[in-house]
Amino acid sequence: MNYSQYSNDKALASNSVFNYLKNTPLFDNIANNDIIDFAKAATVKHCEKGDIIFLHHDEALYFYIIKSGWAKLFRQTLDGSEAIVDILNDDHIFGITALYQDNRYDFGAQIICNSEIIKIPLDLLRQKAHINQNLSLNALKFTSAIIKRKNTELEHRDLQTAPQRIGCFLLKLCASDETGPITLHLPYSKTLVASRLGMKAETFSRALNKLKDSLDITISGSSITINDVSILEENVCQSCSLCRL
Amino acid sequence: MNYSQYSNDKALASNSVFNYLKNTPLFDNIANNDIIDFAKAATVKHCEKGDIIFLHHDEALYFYIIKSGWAKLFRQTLDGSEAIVDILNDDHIFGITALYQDNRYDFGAQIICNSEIIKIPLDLLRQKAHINQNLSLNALKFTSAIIKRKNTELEHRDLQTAPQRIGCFLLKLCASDETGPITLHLPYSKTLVASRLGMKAETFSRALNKLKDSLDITISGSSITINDVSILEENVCQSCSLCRL
DNA sequence: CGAGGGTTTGAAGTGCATCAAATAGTGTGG
DNA sequence: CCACACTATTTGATGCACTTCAAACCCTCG
Repeated sequence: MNYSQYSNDKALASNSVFNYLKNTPLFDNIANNDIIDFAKAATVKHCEKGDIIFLHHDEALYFYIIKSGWAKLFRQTLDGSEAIVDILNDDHIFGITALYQDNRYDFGAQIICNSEIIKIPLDLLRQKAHINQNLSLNALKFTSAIIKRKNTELEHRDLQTAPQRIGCFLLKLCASDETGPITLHLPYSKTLVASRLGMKAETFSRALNKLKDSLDITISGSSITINDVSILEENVCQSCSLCRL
Repeated sequence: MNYSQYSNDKALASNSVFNYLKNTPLFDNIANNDIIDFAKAATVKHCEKGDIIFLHHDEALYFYIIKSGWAKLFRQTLDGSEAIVDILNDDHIFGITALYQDNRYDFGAQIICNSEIIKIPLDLLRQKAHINQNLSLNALKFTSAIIKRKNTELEHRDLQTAPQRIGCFLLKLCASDETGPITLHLPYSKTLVASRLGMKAETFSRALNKLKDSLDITISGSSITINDVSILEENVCQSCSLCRL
């Protein structure tokens, strides 16, 4: 029949997105009916490296969830410099806080490798949040966690050296309480890790070598092996108010 | 009427706090009855310079509003360094985000000059926010604004020099679109402004003198006169993604 | 294979921190 | 009101961390 094919496709698509959204913390304790509405309004976009999702100061009409891939949030100044706001991957949400401000994004967003992005109208969130208490509470958890991270980030810029910031970054990549040697991959290019940590690529390269020399670490391309996590921790967490040794 | 003096006192006290809370953005569009409940549960504390309100990692039972005065939010590392998270004055709120995380403060709070602080149980906020949609939306506005500020703060640490950060700080102290010379007072000690901006007191002193020499600024103790705001703006906002010239 | 971006390395410069000491400012008790 | 102690601020000299500029190297991909 004539319209059903389309309608079925849409139902299918919605369904796939529905299942994804259902497991997103933002939709914890949200009724299926509401999630279905979000899924219906959502668009899944396939993006390639370099794609711009939105620019700083753009009118904010959507928020985004990264289904898979990586995105870079950034700001640019008049004199051409760039500051990294964040670098996000699977299951991370961005663009949501604009809703609670002046409906303008306060950073730009760019895809840094092929990714699948879910795009959801902020208007729908506005409507739903007006009715659904849990949605707001989930959003508050989300924003509070960001604030904590930003505070830590700022503290690190103030008190830690470049090698320490790298060390902290590596420690966060370690699964958890492993004790033996851990091998991990840098999640994105060294250049990007550098600017994520607020330093130049050259500084990053040199600082990483310092870690290699003084602590027990092996580097091979983008693979890094931490032979003794506790040595790294002792050196890094000394200058961090969060990681209590 | 027969109920006691005590009850009247309490009613009066509640009333004074009530009027204050009613004008606090967090309680915008909140029914009087709800605000009264907050006023009843609130305690007004007179604090003196140096008083500790809570410490980093403490269990979070209350949030606070500064009725008058100044408070410093800070973190300390094992090796004895301190990072300033924020410095707040009249009408600012702190300690609220702990509610949406693990119920621990993620910084310490200390009073830096004689102040009046309103102390409100987080439990009450939790209960009310569960019922009252607007309360959550107000809280979301609050947290979103903080995130924006933190992002800007981080950007400044990355891209601005010490003199520029001071210049930006001074510009924010300027009322608004005045064009003539503006004289303003530093809101707290130079030492504190320095650490608020992530630099040492010595650096602050020297950087301020640089501003005096190169841009048209006069310094006399804690009074600073900006003779031409636009000169300062041009120099500072070049390296900031927010202030579009 | 060759082009182009990512990464490393070296040399030199800059900005901020550190250490130390002088000066100004503030509050105290006599 | 002054002398004292104490803190905040300034100034100078020096050192270090990171940046900048430049060049080489490496790796990937068309």
